[in-house]
Formats: sequence, structure tokens, C-alpha cells
Amino acid sequence: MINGFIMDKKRDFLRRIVAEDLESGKYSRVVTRFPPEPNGYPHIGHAKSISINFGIARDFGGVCNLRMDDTNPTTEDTEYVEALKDAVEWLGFKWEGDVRYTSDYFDKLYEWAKELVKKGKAYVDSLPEDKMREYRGTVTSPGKRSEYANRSIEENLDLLERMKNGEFKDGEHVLRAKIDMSSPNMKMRDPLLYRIRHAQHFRAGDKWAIYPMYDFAHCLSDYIEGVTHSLCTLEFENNRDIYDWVIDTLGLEPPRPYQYEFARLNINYTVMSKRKLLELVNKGVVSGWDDPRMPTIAGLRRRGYTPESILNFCEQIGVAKANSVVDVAQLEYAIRDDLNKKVPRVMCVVNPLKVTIENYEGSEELQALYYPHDVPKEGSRKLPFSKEIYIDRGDFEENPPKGYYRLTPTQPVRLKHAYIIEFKEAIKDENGNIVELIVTYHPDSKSGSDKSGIKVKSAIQWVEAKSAKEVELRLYDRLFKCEAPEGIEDINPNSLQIVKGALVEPAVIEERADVRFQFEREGNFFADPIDYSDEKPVFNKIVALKDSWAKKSKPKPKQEPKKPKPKTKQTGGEMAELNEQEQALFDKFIQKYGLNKQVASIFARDEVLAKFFEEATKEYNSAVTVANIVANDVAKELKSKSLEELKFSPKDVAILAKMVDEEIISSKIAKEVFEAMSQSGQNPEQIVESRGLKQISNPDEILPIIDEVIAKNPDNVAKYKDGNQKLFGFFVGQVLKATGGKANPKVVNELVSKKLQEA
RNA sequence: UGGGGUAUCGCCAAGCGGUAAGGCAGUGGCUUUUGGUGCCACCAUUCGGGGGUUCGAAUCCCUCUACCCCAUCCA
Repeated sequence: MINGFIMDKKRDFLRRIVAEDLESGKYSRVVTRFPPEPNGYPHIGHAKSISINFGIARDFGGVCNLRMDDTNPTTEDTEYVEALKDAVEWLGFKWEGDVRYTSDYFDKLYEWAKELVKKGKAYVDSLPEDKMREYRGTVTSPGKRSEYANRSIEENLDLLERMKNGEFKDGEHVLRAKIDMSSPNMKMRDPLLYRIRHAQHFRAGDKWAIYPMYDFAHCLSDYIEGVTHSLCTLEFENNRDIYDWVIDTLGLEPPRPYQYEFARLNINYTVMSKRKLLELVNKGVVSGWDDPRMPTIAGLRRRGYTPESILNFCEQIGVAKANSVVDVAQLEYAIRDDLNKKVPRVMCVVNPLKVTIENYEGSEELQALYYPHDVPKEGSRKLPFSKEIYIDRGDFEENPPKGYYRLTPTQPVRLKHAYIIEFKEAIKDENGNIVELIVTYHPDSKSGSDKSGIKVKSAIQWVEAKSAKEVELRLYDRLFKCEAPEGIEDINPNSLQIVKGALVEPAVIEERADVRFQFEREGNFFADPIDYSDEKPVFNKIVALKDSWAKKSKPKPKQEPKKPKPKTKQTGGEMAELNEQEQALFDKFIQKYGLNKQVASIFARDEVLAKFFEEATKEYNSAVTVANIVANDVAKELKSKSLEELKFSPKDVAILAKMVDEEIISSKIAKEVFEAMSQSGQNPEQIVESRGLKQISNPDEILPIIDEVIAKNPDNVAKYKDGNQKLFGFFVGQVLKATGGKANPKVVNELVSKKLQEA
């Protein structure tokens, strides 16, 4: 850390942008914000956004605001505000100052709206909704502007005022930005700024009859709060143009915020959309927003997930722009990993099978550590032991499969923290089901002082019959049975299994060392914060332990048929046909200049490039070299700039080509020169001169460098000699790097090859 | 269909012209009084396809393909 910045080079693209902006002095401190609309319960997707926004502020020594984007009075409620605040706090973040509300800015926003009207950049439209939609056009055809768009500024101001005063009914008028009804970006076709809504706002009450739209309110709210980086999800990419338009058109003083988008979180075997989550709750598929199977923060929390595990998860999955679906196994790993370091280990028998130890009399109390040797935490509890105990039904097999480590008629097993027992007899009911086991124990095999010399393959959990406590276990599985569930039809019918007669050792209830426990060999469990009582303890299964035995022994749990992934191999893909005129040009470029087909077709389709090329080649008659530079490097520049903006001329390119042809510079350096030229507009020869970029072809100069590189990388030399041909490029690269790219690569290649042979 | 995006291992994801990072999942082995944990090893001759430029391309150029977003008075 330097100056509070994390200097880690492995930054995600957002952090890279922030770092650059801070370094360039664009902003003196970073301000982000987490801006949910309080119209639903936050889920793990919000956690990602929280982690990004608060995380970036934290990493760069800035601040992050929590803002309720409450511009739609009909959907929002204070209930959700509380849930959102709660979620941020639970995850361990602190927002700057008080919670912000877009509704607190309504007055200021309204002033800005009037400003826009006065500038002739907004108007009151009175088109009915369906007409407005019709006028908007389609993605392929331009829209047309409403006839109301040419109302006078005075009239607009008057109408807007009266809209605000509640003189009109919902839907009668709207305020729209006057931008461009034929914009290819549909969002820019005169977007709505305000609509009339006679509704009770959960904070503003009935003060307002008009409410600002997202596109108007969001950018300005960011601006008001001094936000520097407005981070949102990908679906707002098209809205960025309006974001900028509003701020620019209002002519607001810098510094101003800029919007950047990242991919929202998706996880397989679950749904994330508000609508689908709501459906689960409303149809009673789950018990509520905090059902432990829900991907909501409340659900995860009630399931027993820790905030740390969720934050770690968010960090692990990274931030990028590709739409992706994270494997739920990654989330499960995060919670296992966190809990492994934290929770006490205790014993719970899920499926009790009575065991009588024939040769044991009386009772005793064993001392047992809460944590295994590899968890550096202290604490222990007393474990009652007597003749009658329970073990799990799964830990005894009369006819064990191969590789079975637990108790069998011929295989002894250790009772964890206690003695080694050996099978004697199985008592069965009339149906042949085992109801009880008679075993014997080895008195000298006590845990910690074992002198029996008996080797067992495993130690199993158990509870003493009289002292054991009955608990309810709620075993959760994925809510959906398929990876990409659509809705209720994909629900996993076995997502909740309630086990009533499970038995735990008494300390779990009486001592309650924690709210989370690892029931050894079973999984991590959480005392349900709502339904748990000492009389009727209830534990939620947070996550199972990894179980490589189950994986090995069971063939495979039946997987739901996956949606087929059509991985078709792709063939060449023909380029669209050239039209007649282009064809003629194409032929000319090939015949007259001897260009290859690829370059010729680029020029045949691109008039600007073609002209540039022809002018350059007039200056220096080496068509192929010139053409390659034009078709590659000039084309790149022209992607983001117009011809007029180019700082170099065809002549400059001609000179550059000439230097390449004459081997004054290598083509690698030519790229560098080109870049400098297009940035500064300097003459290429000057650039080469002032930067000393002339090519080094003299072996006497290059050889020592090669020797040095070879000497420095003995292991790579060995690998190369071992047949790793790829490493050749590595050596060439190292040498080139050492010469600042100036060494003649052809010469270097030759020499490296020779030297490597000798080495 | 116009525009805006995105494609690197089964799933995430680094990489920005010079040896294809890392995590999850998976597979072997060692350790283990949890079939847990930990440790070790293996797991992309190749970056959506095809061309081009270059001594050298996942990275630059052209092109094709697939997927996502946009025509709410939602956010």
C-alpha cells in the first residue's frame, strides 16, 4: 500500500479506471455509491454491487454513499429501505454520512428540469401513451417527433409548473428531453424526464404530483453527491448516452461523474430476478424472503452464511463485462472455507442406531476439544459416555462395499474421542431391519492414551443415549433442479428435508459454544435464529462437508437433463460479396499495386482508406509496405477518429514505409513510431532521430546481450533444449526487450538460434 | 433487422506484440482419531471461426458466427 492505494497490479477493469483517474488528477478522491431502488429485498447480486462500490472506495481511500433511488412512488416502501441498510451493515460496510434519497433532491432536480426547458432542450409532450410508442419508431426505423415538441418555452414552463402543481391527471402530459428521434440508440429518442403520478410517496408523501425518471434523476443525483465513478450493471450501457447528455446539456461544473458498467451476478441452480423471487414467495414455494434456500441476503443469513464468506465469494469471482453464470459450488466453497477456520466441531447423529457396549459398565466423562489440530483455536467440552450410545446408521454395514472404512462385522472402528469398538451382534426386527447393535470395546484404546495397538480406518461420531438431546435438522438442497431454471416448474421437490429425531451431544445445547457448529462428518449447521429454542432446538444445514467417499461409492446422483449446448463446429464464413464497383476497385488494387486479396478487399470497401493509400503510395512507390501500414495501423486510428482528426498525413506514412523498406527501423519499431506520430503529429524521421530508434543489425552489438540473456535463464535454456520450442520466442523477446526493441529481429532470430545450439 | 456490448479450460477470470496467471470443479498421492482440513502433483501446444500484418499474434487489422442489452409514463 502506498498512499492508501492498493498497489496490486492485478486490478479489475474498474479499479484500473479509478486508479488512472486518481493518478491523472482527474479526481482528488474517489466517491462511489450503492443506489438500489427500495422495491424489493436485496440478494447476493446486490452483495456483488455492494462489494464493488464499497470495496473500491475502501481500496482507494474514498467513500461510498448509500442512496435509495426512490423515484417511483408506486413500487417503493420503507420496509425495503430497512432491508437494504441492514444488508450493507451486515456485510460490514459503512456508508458516508446519512442514507441518501433521490427524493431529497426533487427540488433541485425540478430546477434543472426548468433549466433544460429554458435552454429549449426539453418540452412538455401531451401525446397519449400508445401514440408516443408509435412515434418512437423501431430499432430499424427512425421515430418522429411529437407535434407538441414545438411548444414555446413559456408554454412549456407553464405546463410543467401546472404538472407539478397537480393540475393534470396521470398520463396527460410528460416532460421529455429534446434530443434526436432518429437516434440509432433508442434510449436517446427524446427520453421522458418526468411523468405525472398522483401517488403517495413513502417519504415525500403527496408533495409531488410529478416524479423524475431514472435517466434524469440518476446522473444528477450522482452529480449532487460528488460521485466520481457511477458503477452499474451492463443493461444500462445504452443509458450512458443520456447520462452524459443531461450533465453536458446542463453545462454542470466539473468534476462530474462518469458511468461504467459491469456484468451482474448470475449463479446456476437459482434465480436472481426480483420478479421470480417474488413469485417464489407469493406462491408459497418458500417460506418467505428469508427462507434459507433463497439467494437473498436475508435467506443466506438465516441459512447461516457469514458476511465474510459472501465477501470472499464476491472477490473470488471478480468483475468483468462478460455475461456469465457462476457455479454455485464456488459459493459453497466460500462458506466452507470460512467456517472451517471458525466453528467448533461437535457430534450429531442424524440417523440414530442404538448400540450397546456389552462389556462396558458404569459411566464416565470424556474431555473433547472443540477444534481439530489444524484449527488454532482453543476450547473443549465434556462428553458423557456409557454402555448405551447411538451411532449413525450409515456407519455400519453388514455387507460393506469395497473401500468401506466404518464398522462392519469384521472391521473395528473408533468412537471419536472415545474407544475402539468391535462388532458382536446385530439385532433385527421381524422384517430383518437392524434395530440395535451389540458391540464390545477395548478398555485400553481410550482416545489420547491408546495402548491397544489396534488400527482402525476411521473414527465415527456418536452420542451417549441418556444425555443426548433431540434436535430438528433442516437439510437444504438447491432450490432448483436444473442449472438454468426458468421458474416454478424447475423447482427441486427435495430442496428441504426435515429430520426430527437427530441427536446431539448435550454440550451443543447446554454450553452453546457458538451459533454455528460443524457436526463432524456431516456438515456445518446454524442454530435457526427464529425457530430455535432450548426446548426445541432447530439447526439449519449451511453446507455439507466435501464427501469424497459418497462421490466414490455412489455412481452419480441423477442430474437433471441439461439444456443441450449446441457446440457446432464453425466453418469459414464467407465475406459478404463485393458489389460491382467494389469488385472493380478490388481488381485494380490487385493488378496495379500487387496487393494481396485481404488488403485489396479492405480498400475496395473503404473509400477513405483507399484514398489515403493512393496518396501515400504516390509519395513513395512501395505499394505493399504502404498498403499494409494503411490497412492495419491507419485503419485502427480511423476507428476512433475521423480523417480530419488525424495528426499525420499520407506523406508521413510514406516516409515511415520507406524507413521500413530500407531497414532503418524494424516493423516492430514502425508500430511504435506510428503511434507516436499519430499522437503528436511529429514527422516520423524526427521521432526516430530523437528517440534513437534506428535498428541495430550489428551482430557484435547483439551477441553480448544474447549471451547475457542465456546466462540469466539457465532453466529455460534447459527446457528449450528439452524440446520446448515455444521458448525460442521467449529468448528473442528478452533480447529485443534489452535493446529497447531496436535490435533487428531477423538478426536476433538467427543469432539466438545459433547461440542456443551452442549453449 | 439499426445501435450498444461480450466471447480465453467444465464454471469464474488474468492477460494489452515476446514462456497461456490464479480460484472453483475434477483426478491421483501424502498427512490426518472428520472419507473434513492441509500439502504435493496432474488438469488450455491454444484463446468463438476464417483470413491478413509481423521474425513472432489471445493481444493489431479485416471478416464471419454465437450470445446479451435497447422500441416501460420501471430502475
